[in-house]
Amino acid sequence: MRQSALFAKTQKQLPKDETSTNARLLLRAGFVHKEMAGVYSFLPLGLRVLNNIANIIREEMFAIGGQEVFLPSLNPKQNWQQTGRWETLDDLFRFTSLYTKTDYALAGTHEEIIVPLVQRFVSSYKELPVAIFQIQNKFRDEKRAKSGLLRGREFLMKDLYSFHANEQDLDRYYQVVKESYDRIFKKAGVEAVYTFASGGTFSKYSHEFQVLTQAGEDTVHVCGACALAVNEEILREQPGCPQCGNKNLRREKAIEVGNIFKLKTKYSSAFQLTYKDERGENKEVIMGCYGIGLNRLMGTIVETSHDKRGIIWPESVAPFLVHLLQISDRPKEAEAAYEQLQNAGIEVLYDDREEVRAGEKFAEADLLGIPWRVVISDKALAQENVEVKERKSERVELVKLQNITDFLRATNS
RNA sequence: CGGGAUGUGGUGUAACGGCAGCACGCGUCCUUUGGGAGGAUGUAGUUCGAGUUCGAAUCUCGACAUCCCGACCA
Repeated sequence: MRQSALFAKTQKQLPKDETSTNARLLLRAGFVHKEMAGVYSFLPLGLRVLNNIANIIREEMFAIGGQEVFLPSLNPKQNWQQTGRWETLDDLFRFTSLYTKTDYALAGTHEEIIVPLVQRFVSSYKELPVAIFQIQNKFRDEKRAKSGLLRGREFLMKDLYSFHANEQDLDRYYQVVKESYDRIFKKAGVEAVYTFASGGTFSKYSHEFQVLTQAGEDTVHVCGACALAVNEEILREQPGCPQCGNKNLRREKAIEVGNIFKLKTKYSSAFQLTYKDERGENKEVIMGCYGIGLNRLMGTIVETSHDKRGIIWPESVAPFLVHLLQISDRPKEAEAAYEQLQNAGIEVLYDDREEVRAGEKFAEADLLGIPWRVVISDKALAQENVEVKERKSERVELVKLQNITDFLRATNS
């Protein structure tokens, strides 16, 4: 991608009351544009990051047997009345069509759609278990949207729902998802702590994946002995680590990037979702649900990976692997390097702008946070070299022009 | 939802109740060219609605919006 054609522009200044780090950096760097509180447009760079995160998640969901669907945001009122949540869910967006006077919900979660859907296609124990997921926009009428991408009113979420013949099978799959989530967060470049949280009325615990950072709005107590954490919301009722009993926990602020939950029969009951067992008897299907907020994960990566000059993207989610800066008097050499990298299948943002000075290009490159910076300069070209620098390091390496592809491939693998 | 702060060109900011100014951006020209350059010139603005006043960006009331704190967050 040529930066001269990139749709977006970096900014030097932002309103002083925009204080959250992820909002400031992502807005300044032109990854997103705020439309209103808690609602963002994703610009080309931001969407590339979001898509990379989605692909990491999608790959893992397929690996644990998930089948991808795409459910509607616009939901019939009736389904939400059937579970009682039309009245009880505070952050449910509800509205009435001005033309037909029909009431609708804008879904903030999809039990009300997925359960009747599964009922339509599953009727025997032979068809269980089944796991269905989607990556889709959720709407929640947050009383207070805040902290940039961390708490929005419209946001992208991966939601997985699993359906089982009995609780043992749910327990088994719950653990499978847990391990899958560990891999997802690790790949995305954040350290998520498995955290015991409130399970509501259906189970003792749910589990959250919490990334420790001052920017977080949750408070967790981390157990040094077994590397787990407990959300403060349940620590009052049950002091100490639920796993090992350790009473010496460390109090930390954290961002909840994922949550897994045993729903058991709550929604199967509401919709009479049953299956026939081996003896032909009707039994209620046992459910689990598992969420990851993609926007929030993107914001969390920025919160935990930046410096005073800008964002530092992990390679796995970066919008491009390489940022190629042309600052020499020999644009043909830069064009050739661009072509060489592209032909090798390396994703490059090529700063080909002639009118922009070197200093500004460097400052912007640091702000955008692309992992590898390759500079085509007269100084280095004199020895047939280019300058290669990793965003997270201060060291500049000289690499022969014809070897940059191999060099980046080697460091990338 | 309770409390607080703030709304001025595309962005960031100034202006005692009395001519709306500066910087960035964008356009044109000249110079400059390795860490967000300099000069010339052009472009574009007081959130909305009432009220007070000879006169309102400025004071009052209301609406809307944004940010922050708290409550809430399957």
